[in-house]
Amino acid sequence: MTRSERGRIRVAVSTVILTMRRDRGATPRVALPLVRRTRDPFRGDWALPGGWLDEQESLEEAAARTLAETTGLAPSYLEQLYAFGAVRRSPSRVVSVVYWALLRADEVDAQSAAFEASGTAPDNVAWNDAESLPTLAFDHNRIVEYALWRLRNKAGYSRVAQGFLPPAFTLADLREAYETILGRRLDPANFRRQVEAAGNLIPTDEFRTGSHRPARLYRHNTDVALADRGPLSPEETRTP
Amino acid sequence: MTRSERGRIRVAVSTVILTMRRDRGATPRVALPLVRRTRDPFRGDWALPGGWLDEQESLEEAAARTLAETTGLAPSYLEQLYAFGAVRRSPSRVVSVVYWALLRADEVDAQSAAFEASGTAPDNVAWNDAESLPTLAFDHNRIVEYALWRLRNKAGYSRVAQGFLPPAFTLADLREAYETILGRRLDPANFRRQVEAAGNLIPTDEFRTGSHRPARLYRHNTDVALADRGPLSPEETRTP
DNA sequence: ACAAAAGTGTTCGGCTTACACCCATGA
DNA sequence: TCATGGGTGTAAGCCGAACACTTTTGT
Repeated sequence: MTRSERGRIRVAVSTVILTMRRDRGATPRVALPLVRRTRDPFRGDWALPGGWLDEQESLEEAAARTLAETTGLAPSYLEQLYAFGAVRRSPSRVVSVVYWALLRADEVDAQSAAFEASGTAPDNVAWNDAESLPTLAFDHNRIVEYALWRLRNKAGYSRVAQGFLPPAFTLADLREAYETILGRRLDPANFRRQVEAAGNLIPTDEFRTGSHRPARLYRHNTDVALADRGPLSPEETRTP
Repeated sequence: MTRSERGRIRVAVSTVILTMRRDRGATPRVALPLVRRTRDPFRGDWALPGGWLDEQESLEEAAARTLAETTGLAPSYLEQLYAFGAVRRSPSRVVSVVYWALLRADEVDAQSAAFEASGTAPDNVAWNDAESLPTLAFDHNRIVEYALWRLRNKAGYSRVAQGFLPPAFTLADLREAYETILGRRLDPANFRRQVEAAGNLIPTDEFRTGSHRPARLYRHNTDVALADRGPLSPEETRTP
């Protein structure tokens, strides 16, 4: 007890928000928002959105709040990534609890536009290709690397990729999301059978037309969680 | 920044140490060490070993240090489990970063004996059956529940169960470890082929005799990590 | 008509499961 | 010699990968 009373250790939260963006018609890529730091240390460098943990909020609430304050974004769920606490990861002693989430491109656009219109938006937020980042402040490059590893890992055994998609989507959309995450092509025929067998999708009666044969639209089955998070307390995970 | 300057948030670390114990010849069970609290809050209740994070040590170093101070144990590796930070999980505001590890029963005995002999051992440490714990201090019941979920999960796709076993062991030993973790019986024949195919075991020329046909002893293949932890920084994970 | 994407069928090989069977030892 | 666990063989079934094939649209 006494040791910690003497020391000065602060708790920060950061978020890695991943989305899928299509630049000039090319194949989509994973992108994430970065914030330019306006104070030392690392003033002027890019960093993950985040801030200090307030005494009256949970870790996840702090992650959601600081993310909204800096970027205007509000993901539908946040998952804890890791707690980083090396002694020299910052000039002062900071333990950073990092959260991550997937965000749909259409939500990003809507939320960003609303944030801009509100007049409170700082002009120091930029979306970056996750695979070609500049050198970030603190250990944030490593944190992003770890988040991408987790994403690819999780794509293998859960349905996380649906987090990139709007409520209604075609199987080609979903397959493209997986291909973007995993970095390789998937067989359309086998992909169809696999997701159909998994039972996570609800077919609708609508079709998307416009090019070639119309494709059936599907919706998420909200009864099935995006990813099994185990017996964590609701108090620990819920964002109010 | 200002919010956190005002507030008083302390960082603690706790550890869930799991081992496999065989009571009175019965089937082995998962057990973990608990410490009886000597001060408020929850004075007199059982809690996970842990303590405050010191300003000059990393999270993992703090976990190893506080574990050694309270129980005398020194696992060969520690893995971060989760950061718990609900506002009311403690009367004062505490963020607990929890680590977990598997420990071999023979190491537990040896380290505990050495700790006792050193004269510095407090007599308030007890080993508990993980499936039938009393009500613990803080949210520690939930933390243990989550650790057990992670263990069972991980046993499915990695070789964690070897963490329960001494350097040399029979396939029956290894199978028993998996059966204890997973709570179900495994086919000896198929189990043998699976672990042989995985290439994580090195057969020795020794056999364990004493009952029926002698069984070949195996050793861990230390070239293969117990569990893939992704691209986490060595600074973040290493215990010096 | 033709290109291209949606969607279906089929085969193959690897892996898991179930279980029969042989082997080697202690008592 | 017999009970018991160690260890091998083998066939059925499931699932993913590969790919041929049919269907339906836009041009």
